[in-house]
Amino acid sequence: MLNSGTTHNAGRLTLRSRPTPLDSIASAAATELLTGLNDAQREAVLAVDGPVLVVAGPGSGKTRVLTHRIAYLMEVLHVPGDRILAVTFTNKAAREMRTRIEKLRQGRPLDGVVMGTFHAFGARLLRENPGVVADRLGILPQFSIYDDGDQVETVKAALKSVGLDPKLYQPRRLRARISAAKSQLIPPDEARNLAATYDEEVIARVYAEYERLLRRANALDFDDLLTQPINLFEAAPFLLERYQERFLHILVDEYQDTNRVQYVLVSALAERHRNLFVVGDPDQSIYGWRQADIRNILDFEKDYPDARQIHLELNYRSTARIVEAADRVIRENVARIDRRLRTDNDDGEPIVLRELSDQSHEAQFIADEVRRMVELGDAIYDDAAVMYRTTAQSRAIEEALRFRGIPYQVIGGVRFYERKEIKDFLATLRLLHNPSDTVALERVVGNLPIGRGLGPRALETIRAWAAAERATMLDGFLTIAGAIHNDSVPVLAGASKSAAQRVGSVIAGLRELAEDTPLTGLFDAIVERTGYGASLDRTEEEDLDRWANLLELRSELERVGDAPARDTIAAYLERVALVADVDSLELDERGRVTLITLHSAKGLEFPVVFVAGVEEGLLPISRAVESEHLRPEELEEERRLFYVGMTRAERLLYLTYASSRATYGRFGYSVPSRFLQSIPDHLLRTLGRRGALRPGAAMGLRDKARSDSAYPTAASRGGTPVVTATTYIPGQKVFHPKFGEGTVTEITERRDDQEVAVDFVRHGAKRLLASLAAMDVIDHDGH
DNA sequence: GCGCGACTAGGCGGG
DNA sequence: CTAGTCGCGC
Repeated sequence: MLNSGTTHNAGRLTLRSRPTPLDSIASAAATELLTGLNDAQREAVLAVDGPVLVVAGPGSGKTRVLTHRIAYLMEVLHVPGDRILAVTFTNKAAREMRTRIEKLRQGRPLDGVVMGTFHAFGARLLRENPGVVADRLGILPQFSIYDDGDQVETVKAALKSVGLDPKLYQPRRLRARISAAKSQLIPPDEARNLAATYDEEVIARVYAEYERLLRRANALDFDDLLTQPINLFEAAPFLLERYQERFLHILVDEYQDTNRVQYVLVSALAERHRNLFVVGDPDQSIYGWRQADIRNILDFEKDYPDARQIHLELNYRSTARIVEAADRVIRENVARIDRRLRTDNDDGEPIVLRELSDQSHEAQFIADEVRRMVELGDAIYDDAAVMYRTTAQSRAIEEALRFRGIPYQVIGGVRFYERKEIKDFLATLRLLHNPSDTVALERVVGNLPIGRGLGPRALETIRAWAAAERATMLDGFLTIAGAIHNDSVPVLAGASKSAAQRVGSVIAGLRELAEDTPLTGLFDAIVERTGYGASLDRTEEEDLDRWANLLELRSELERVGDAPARDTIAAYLERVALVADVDSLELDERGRVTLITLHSAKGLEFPVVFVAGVEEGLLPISRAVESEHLRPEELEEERRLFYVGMTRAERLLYLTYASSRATYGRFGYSVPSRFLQSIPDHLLRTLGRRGALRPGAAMGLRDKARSDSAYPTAASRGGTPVVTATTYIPGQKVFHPKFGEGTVTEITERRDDQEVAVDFVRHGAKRLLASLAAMDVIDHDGH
């Protein structure tokens, strides 16, 4: 187990540490880099020899440790920047770290340090070695990066190609299964050998074809950005040795969310110098669905028996109440290292727990609270963030904020680069850059006006021609247009022939243009010549939106510069492919409330946090609780997600849930999340439905008047689901003190209340108000 | 081959 | 609810 006895002991640290240049030069820089750090943080910064695992609780200063450590390596130990590799979870985290380190270095730029996401690093490795990548892996330097949608298209093509009906095999599910296999480094043939069911056999077959199609399109999916570097190193060990030698220090942030491939990549690179420094928190592992393997962090010591383990448990971020509540919540998980999150901070305000009748009341409550605290001068809009489990929840909240004129920014949702018009445009760029990119070609032909008249049949003809000629589909179009010469020409007639000519000549013209025109000029030509600009109706709101998005993209292209598109397009497309939602998050005071998913919120902090929809079915999400596939590990991940949300809050934490919620047009009743049961009463202020604080609540006491209905009391806890008066559902057996036993037949929503129709055994049908009728829900045994 | 309305199935998270 | 598909008339 943990070697905490030695690693925690600061006194031993000095004994264990080898003499470093620190001793001899008594560097002022060193002193400065170490002041303000606590013992554990300092230990983490100074432990520069050998593998180190830092288990860092939320708000415990892990970014501080990472930045100070890198600055220390460079300033004090004079490690050249280009010998340091730092992997972060998002581009934004990398940018932030860069800025903070530069600040620590008195503004000197961070030259050479390789800092970015795993995927960006993978792409970089492939781009840095174009010759070997082409020769050994058959991937040409202008490769496209396929996103989720492109992958699904490729899966559909693969299904067709192996003679299966894409409608019967759920391309999205297959995509996920293939991705899961790839991120566990299982190649198609092995997947086939492992296949135990017909379903798995199908997956393996489609997987093999999918891979073939990707290679033919000279395209890489996200998983390839990690697996192909590994293939590269296997095919060319001298390259691996070169990188192993180069990276004297490797640092990995959010290690709990790495998957198998990432683990293999990092382990391989760290093999030579073994200065692998990983930081993570198993309790914040929330990407299991993306094959993140929590074992990477839990088994670190097994992989590196000489690893030093350092625990950062002191939280500097949140009030004591928030820290304690979060700690109580997470302690219920079984699969975890037993430890305790602590803080020296003040108690702060109680956590506000609030039940609302539906999602729009929930949204209004949140918006009103935000407005109130801003009006009182307690906060500015930037201080507040609203977090939720699903992106769909943002809509109601946006509406309520908009109605009150409160500015906000939404992170996530439909990502900018995944909007149709943006994807159409980018597909054109991609096609110009990588002529083999079939998904891009089909998108251009299928969605842009120049493709009118070309349907599945014409495309199939060209596809067959390309296969026979060992050429690209684009070559087919170019041949028909006479832009290039081939002995054989795809046979199309009439309207489709002229349409194909049009496509071929437009693409040929744009390709030529890209040679000497900057991206902005190319943008204008694309919009013009593909007919896209003209097809937008500038009076339709939706089309205006599209046009506005395209113009936003154009202004982004302006920032790329005036060099010919040919020279800038690759880097631009790569950047676009690898941005994350949170990368766009602006935390400098822009006067806006932030709306964000719990997943995206990892690593962030806000003075005021609202976690909305703390309900069964949403948090934990229903898939994790449905009895057919009750997955304890998924449930624990949901709990971690809630923990992540709670620990984003510095001063004020609100937890809200709605007793009824319309999901996908259907109306349903909900029960407060089981996770709430872990939070002790004394940390909470439970508000009644009618909004205003009740007497007594101000003293931080639970509102006893509600304790029998709105929310479980301490006494009622025992792990069993809590049924309350506000969560009646038809068919429920109830007991009324006067009317006796009955069955709920109907629920009618009233303002802030419910009207419950009950069929009583002795007294017949009655209609009662939920808030007034002191009924108990009983199970079938009559308890 | 296109464009329209009707229908249904999924239903979460994201580099 | 909403994206994707189906079936129809043009």
